[in-house]
Amino acid sequence: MHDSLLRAYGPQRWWPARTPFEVILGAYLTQNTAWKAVERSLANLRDAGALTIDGLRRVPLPKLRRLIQPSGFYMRKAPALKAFVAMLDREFDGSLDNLAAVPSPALRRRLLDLPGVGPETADAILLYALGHPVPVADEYLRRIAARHRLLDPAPGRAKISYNELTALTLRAFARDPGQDHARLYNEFHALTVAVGKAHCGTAPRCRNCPLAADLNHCPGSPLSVI
DNA sequence: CGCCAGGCCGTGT
DNA sequence: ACACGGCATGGC
Repeated sequence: MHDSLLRAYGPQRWWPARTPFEVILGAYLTQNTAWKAVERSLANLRDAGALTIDGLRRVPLPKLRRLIQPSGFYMRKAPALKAFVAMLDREFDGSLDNLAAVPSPALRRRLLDLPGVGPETADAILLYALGHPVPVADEYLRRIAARHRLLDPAPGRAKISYNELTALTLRAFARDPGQDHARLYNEFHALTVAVGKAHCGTAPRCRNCPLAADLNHCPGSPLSVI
């Protein structure tokens, strides 16, 4: 899948951000939110000087809510962002480098303890902001895996779980020993989003190809051969 | 105008 | 451990 998608779409150069801290803000803001809307919030934050650790530390909560309003869920996301900086100050001397120095499993648990951080946000921060070689799964990969029967839901379950998706990704890339797995996971997740946006996405039905709600039959999809 | 977006959380089973 | 509804906005 990685190689087919890379041929089709080329390197994605994720994450679309200038600094690791900006990656983290984007990871929070894009939760169940179109990236287009996130860009507007990030632009607001930049104009307000709140796109840095110190800037976000200083901006009052009510103003932060207003700045990120375009990307929705601001009553949850604004306090969550404040909580991240508070954690960084309290436990890591306000340094992302100190945070990144924590071993992946412990760091992942620490991130999951934060409000507004679930498995995908934690892994996206680990990989794209802190450089840890962990796979990232999302609703796109879940749809692709389900539609292509790469994996079935566990018996009695309706959906493939997040952990099952990352485990599948780990197994697949374990066949490439000696490779830079951080780079591979980076590219692979970006590519799944690219194909998801181009074909059907996470929607129950595909708007791009009315005759098929399935990527298997989505005309022109690089995944049509899988 | 209705559907949906690079999830997460609290509550009920 | 799930399943489910709420969270909010704006693009298409």
